[in-house]
Amino acid sequence: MNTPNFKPTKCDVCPIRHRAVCARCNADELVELDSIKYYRTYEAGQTVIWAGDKMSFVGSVVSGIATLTQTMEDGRTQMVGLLLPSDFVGRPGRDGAAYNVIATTDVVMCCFRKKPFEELMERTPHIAHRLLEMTLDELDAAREWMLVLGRKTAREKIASLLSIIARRNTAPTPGESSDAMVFDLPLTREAMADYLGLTLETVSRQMSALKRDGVIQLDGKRHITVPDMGRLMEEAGDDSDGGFLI
Amino acid sequence: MNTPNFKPTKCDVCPIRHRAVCARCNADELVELDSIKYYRTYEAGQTVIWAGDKMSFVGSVVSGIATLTQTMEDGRTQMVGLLLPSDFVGRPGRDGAAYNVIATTDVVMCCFRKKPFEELMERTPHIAHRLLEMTLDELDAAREWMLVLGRKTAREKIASLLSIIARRNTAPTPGESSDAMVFDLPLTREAMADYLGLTLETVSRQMSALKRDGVIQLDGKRHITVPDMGRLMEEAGDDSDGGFLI
DNA sequence: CGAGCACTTGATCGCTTTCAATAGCTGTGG
DNA sequence: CCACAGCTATTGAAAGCGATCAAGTGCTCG
Repeated sequence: MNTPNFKPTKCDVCPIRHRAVCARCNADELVELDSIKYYRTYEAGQTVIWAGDKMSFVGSVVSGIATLTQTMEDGRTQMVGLLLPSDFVGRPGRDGAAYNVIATTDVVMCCFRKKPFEELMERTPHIAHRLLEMTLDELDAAREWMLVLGRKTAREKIASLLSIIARRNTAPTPGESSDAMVFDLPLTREAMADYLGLTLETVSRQMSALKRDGVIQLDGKRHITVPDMGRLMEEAGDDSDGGFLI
Repeated sequence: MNTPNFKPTKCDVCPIRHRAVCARCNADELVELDSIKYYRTYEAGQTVIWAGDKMSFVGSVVSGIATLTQTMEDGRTQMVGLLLPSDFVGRPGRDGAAYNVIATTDVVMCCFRKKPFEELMERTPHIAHRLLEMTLDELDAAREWMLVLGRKTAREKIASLLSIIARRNTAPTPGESSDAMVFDLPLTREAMADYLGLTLETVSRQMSALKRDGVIQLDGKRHITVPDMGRLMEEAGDDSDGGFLI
């Protein structure tokens, strides 16, 4: 259950200090949060939470990637959230978990026992406001995703996913044109399929097709170079200028 | 722009008083809200808000039904939200509308100018908390919907939509078994298709199939009787016991 | 070296879309 | 009153895309 090489951190040097649910907290509020927080670590592949289980804590992803998935009785599964560092897990005011949370990579979570956190939130508008803001962002992301699931072709779905991941890993290759991007896929083909409502075979085929057509370059299975982000966004069926970023 | 037969209401007799964003407000807070509120009415088919437009107000649906839709350049459209009475429209802290809002039936909205509402929200935790709660509910609904869009067959999609609508119009037929339901579809076949990521022809075919198989009865195009809700939920691929209601 | 896993590729099947025709309803105007 | 336009919905036939079934590749690890 523990990755041996993680060391608990003071909030003021925490990597997600300014993006997580605590982003707006002042020093006093941080002290309070600090007093009820603890860390948990999970190995890649581990289930963090089972849907339906009682949740004793809420928390933030500090490092690593986890997924939120729903499963039907016959095994069909759909990813409904991709949890990156700073994303919040759990719902204040609800006891049972609604979704499975699964660690895709090794994950470190900053956890708060649910009850004390809920009480603290009552007294601390900074936390409630930040949580509202984050929830509204998630809702927007979910709705963007609904368009992908409902109306895009397999090729567009793959291109959409790649461009989402590329935009988050904003690490432009030095020396190359600013619209080129290089990154590592944090998901298996199967996880991509669960994200996009496809089968893993279709994911594989469309990845190959995008490679063949020069939209992406593949180094091994996971290391990806996008020579022209504009081209990728066109393939995704989005405005090449980035849509809502205007 | 105006349906002539609507009369502005005092908050304390408002039909959505206890479900909308004002649900938790006390008398004093209601007075403040009252001072910045005004009503707007829209006719069926009218566009309430265009995606990208500047939003000068936020507000609640008082009566009628509206939809939130996204459209791609080539015209493909996906519904991303179904707005029923008490649902909130607009996002505090953002200027531009992210989605098209279209009145499906005649709609009455209780509007607040955005700036004053945002300021009031800063001072009024009751409003902020209620909005958080509502947003979390919407996020859950969106994620449920993602499973429908990504993994269900056309038949299951239709059954899912019907069971969602049936559950909201909780008006059991007198005299019949409690698991029978009767309701009017508030959506055209095309709107249903946009909701479910299908074509309207497929919607029509699956409606006919569900009728042929006795899962639903159709009276005209829109009036629907579900003799056995359990059967409908099975067709939707959900647990027949109602899933998260346990 | 062989087992296990992630991924790729091929062949075929079937569901949903697409294209097209028709039905039913409402409102308008001769 | 009927004819007709305009709209929503239904139904049919054919096409296409992604799923399914089935090998096969490449890699890591024991």
